[in-house]
Amino acid sequence: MIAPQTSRDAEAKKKIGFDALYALDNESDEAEDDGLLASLQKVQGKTLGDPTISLSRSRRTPGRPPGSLVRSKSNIIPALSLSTQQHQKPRNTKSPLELLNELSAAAAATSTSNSIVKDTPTLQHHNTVTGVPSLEKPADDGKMPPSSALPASSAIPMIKNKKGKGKQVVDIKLVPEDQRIFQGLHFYFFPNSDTHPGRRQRIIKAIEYGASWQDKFNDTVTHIIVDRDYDFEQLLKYLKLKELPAGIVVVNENYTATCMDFYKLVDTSTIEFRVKGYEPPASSATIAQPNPSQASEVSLQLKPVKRKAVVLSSQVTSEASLNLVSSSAASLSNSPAPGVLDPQQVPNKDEDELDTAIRQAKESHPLASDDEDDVEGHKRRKTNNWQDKFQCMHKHTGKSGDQGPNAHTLVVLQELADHYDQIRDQWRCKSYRQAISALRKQTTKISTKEAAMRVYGIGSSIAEKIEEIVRTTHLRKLDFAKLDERQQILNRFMKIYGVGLHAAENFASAGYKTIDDLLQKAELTDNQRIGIDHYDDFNSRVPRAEVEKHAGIVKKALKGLDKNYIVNTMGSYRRGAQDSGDIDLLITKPGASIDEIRTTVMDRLVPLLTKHKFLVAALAQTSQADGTKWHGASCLPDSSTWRRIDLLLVPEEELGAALLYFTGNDIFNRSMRLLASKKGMRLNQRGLYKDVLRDYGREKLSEGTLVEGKDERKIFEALGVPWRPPEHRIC
DNA sequence: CGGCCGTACTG
DNA sequence: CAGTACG
DNA sequence: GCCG
Repeated sequence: MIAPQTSRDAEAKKKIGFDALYALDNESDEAEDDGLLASLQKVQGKTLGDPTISLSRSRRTPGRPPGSLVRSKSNIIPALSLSTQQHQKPRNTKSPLELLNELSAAAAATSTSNSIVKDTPTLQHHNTVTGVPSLEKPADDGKMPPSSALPASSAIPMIKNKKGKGKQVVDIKLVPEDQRIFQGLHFYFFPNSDTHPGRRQRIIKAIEYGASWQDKFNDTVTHIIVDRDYDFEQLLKYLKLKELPAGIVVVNENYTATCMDFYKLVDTSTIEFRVKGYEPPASSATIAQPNPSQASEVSLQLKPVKRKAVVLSSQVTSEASLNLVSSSAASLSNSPAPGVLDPQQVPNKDEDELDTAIRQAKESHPLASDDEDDVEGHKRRKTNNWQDKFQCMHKHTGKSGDQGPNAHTLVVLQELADHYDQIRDQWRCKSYRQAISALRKQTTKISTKEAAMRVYGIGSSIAEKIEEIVRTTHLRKLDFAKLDERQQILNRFMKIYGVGLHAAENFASAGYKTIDDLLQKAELTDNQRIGIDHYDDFNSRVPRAEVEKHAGIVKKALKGLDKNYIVNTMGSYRRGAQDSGDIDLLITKPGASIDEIRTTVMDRLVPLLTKHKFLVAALAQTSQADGTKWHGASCLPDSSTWRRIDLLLVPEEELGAALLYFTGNDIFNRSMRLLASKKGMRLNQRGLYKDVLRDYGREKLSEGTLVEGKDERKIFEALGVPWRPPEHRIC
């Protein structure tokens, strides 16, 4: 697994190891090509070295209809227009890799570096060139790509939609790196222009998911996406070919959307993607895999896809021309972009985008009751829908309260909730959080007890407090609580990893008052000692960019071991947070058993990263045969701050449930699970089960039978919950 | 008055 | 097993 | 804490 370790001193090793990792990081797509896919090398080199996309205004492109995506003469839209320069450098300097041949294969992956800020959901929609400077590279690669390398206008791929009198501006926003399922693939559309709104959206989405759009048919093309109105014969005729070169995938327009639905490349030989008159080669041969990194074109059978693409397509065609630019792609085939796409659309206050995201969510669930919007009346309307009471039925971004009519009240109540959280009064804490959630949705200011009482989730106690807060802008109870010494101590102790209420009380009862007291006098478990040694580290937030760095290192290392692994960054990161409490990584490999994954991660990945001093502590390692997690701490090179990092190992069959679980937030999860249990089902991180027998208390008597585990959306569906993208799962 | 998520690791 | 942790 |  690890490259031979000599007797070099540890620091040097660490440094070298990280250099290698970062080299790989930057090197991105190319390194893996060593001999593997010679035929594609040229493309990639070209692509990366020739960043060109510019979706320019129509007036600049007389030959094209208004609103066209315009490709410059390089013919290629680079999936990532930034970072071109970085790609060049490491290519010829392989030295670090030799020390870490294990990791070298990791280069297979995608380019992480440049994705770092682009991933950010809050990426401003309308920032054009100004967005660039905010794109920062990981630590040791601080330089921005020389702008000379690319036309300024193309710094950020962008579509200016002239149709709407120039008012509509649609950025191409790359999805987070680990979701770029089309990374390294080169698409040629047929017809290959973006004049058709539906196709235009397909192209945009494909680019956002990492594909490059080839202007002309050439030997770099890996996939030809054929519109439904055309057949294979027409394609060949147009290309003036007798037959296509081997290895090119020919699929119809459903393909890209379905891949996005499943977060991966799906089997291309499925009938669903068949182009009229085209007989795909034997399934195994259909693979064109320039960059198998994350996009293994697994031969997993597609799950039944319910949409009837044929029927819908025509609708779309007409609908798409309505200018719903950013949503038309989603509606295109009745399969909206997957949730992973959405993080980009929410956190910002841009109404259009938010609305779009919401509408997409709704469109995707024609079956789901569409009642989320009318829940917010004060008068508890008699809904005959008992499910409305579950938080998971409602969208929350967690942000709307900042400006709302009850903003101040919410702040104070949140302090109280935090207080109860700190003293581990879970039920009061839960009640306060639910009350906050309910109050946040109110559209008018609630200033009296009576008004507050009418809100579902607010009872007399909290209602009184609301009135007091409004009257006095203060809450005496809170001041009191803040001053209580014992509470202070408990609070202090319980922020130690591994110390809960019980241990904290014991410590306090023993007379210990400070962290230092504990260190010197108390009996501590190993984990608690680590928690104390890194008390400040573990209690500080991890900036989003740093989360990405940690994730990137794990990703590179893992892909070095086996390029088919997929690493997803979860938790609050997936919900779009600008900083996180820890780093949550979901690890899976299409087609692999959990045993294989566990073995790879536990026996190879963790030791490797530990050896390189990236993983610096193990707090909870899976021990059971069916274990699926690793909790510990990681530390970036040239940093001394330890971060909590959690790895969750997931077989593909459980990916949907795992995504759901690991995305959270906790309240949302509990709400979903409670709802499931009320429906005689059971939801956990592995799947949704039905026919669960429970005794009187709800105690589980039987496991139930699996309903769904693989597809996150289908779990929502099965529970009758309207789909919510991650950033709307903040309760 | 009882229920308020379901699971997994540690010691 | 209780305690602590994960979302 | 709130709810049934």
